[in-house]
Amino acid sequence: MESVVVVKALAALAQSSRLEIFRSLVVAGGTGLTPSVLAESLGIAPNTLSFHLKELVHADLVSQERIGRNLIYRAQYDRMNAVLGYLTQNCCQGQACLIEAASRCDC
Amino acid sequence: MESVVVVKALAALAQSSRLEIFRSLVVAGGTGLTPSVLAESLGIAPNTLSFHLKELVHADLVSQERIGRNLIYRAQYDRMNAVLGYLTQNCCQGQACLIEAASRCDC
DNA sequence: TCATTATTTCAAGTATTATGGAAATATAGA
DNA sequence: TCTATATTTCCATAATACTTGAAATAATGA
Repeated sequence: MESVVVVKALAALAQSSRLEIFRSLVVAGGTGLTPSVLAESLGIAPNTLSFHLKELVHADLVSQERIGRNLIYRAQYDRMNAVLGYLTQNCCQGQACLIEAASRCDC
Repeated sequence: MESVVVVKALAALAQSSRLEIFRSLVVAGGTGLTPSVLAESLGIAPNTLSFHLKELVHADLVSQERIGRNLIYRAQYDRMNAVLGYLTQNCCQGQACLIEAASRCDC
C-alpha cells in the first residue's frame, strides 16, 4: 500500500465529525447507513455531512450505493485494515515482536 | 480511549513527513532514533523535523528522551495500538466478525 | 570559558480545510 | 406533471497547518 493513500485515509479519519461518521458505519456493518440517519443521529447539517462523506469516499474508506431515493454508505473494511497494517509493518525490524495481531476486522 | 485523543493521533499521522518519521521509529523499535539521523535519512530540514516530532510527541505517539547531546525519539506502541483498536471497536455490531485480530504490534 | 554540534523556537507567508447558507439535482409518488 | 424528500454542489469566510529562514537554547569537549 502506498504511503500517499495511507496519508489520505488517515487525514479522512483525523477529523471529529468524520471519525464519528466512520465509527457509526463500522458499527453498522453491511447494512450501512443513509445520510439522513447519520445527520440525525450525529447532529450534523446535511451539507456538512455530505462534504465529509465525500471525503471518506475519496479516501476509499467508505462506499456509496444508491437504493431508490436513498444513498447507502458503508465502511470499507478491507481498506481500513490495510491502513492499520501499514502502521505496524516491519515493526521493530521484525525482532522482539510477540504478536503481529489484533484490532483487525474481517466483516 | 477518548475520541478527541484518537483524532489527535490520526491527525499527527495524516501528514506525509510525519507518517514517514513515525514509520521509521516503528521500524527502529526500542533503540529509537535521533533527529539528526531522521533528518538525514528522510531529507527533512531540522526545524521542520522538530516541528513534526513535537506534533507526534503531543499526540503521545512518540516519546522523547535526552541522552547527552542527543535526543532519542521512540514510537509509543501501546498508544498506537489503542488508536488502531478504536477504529474497529464494536465493528458490525459484534456480529459476523470472523477475526478481531491483526496488525497490532507488541514490541 | 569558548567553540562546536544538536536541536528547538519564533515569525511570516502560503495553502488547505471546516462550516454555513442558499441553490441545484435526483428520485419517488400523487 | 407537480410536489415532497433526499442529497449534493457552490460560494464565502474563518481557522488551521506546513514550510522556511533566522535566531535562540542545550550539552559537550578543548
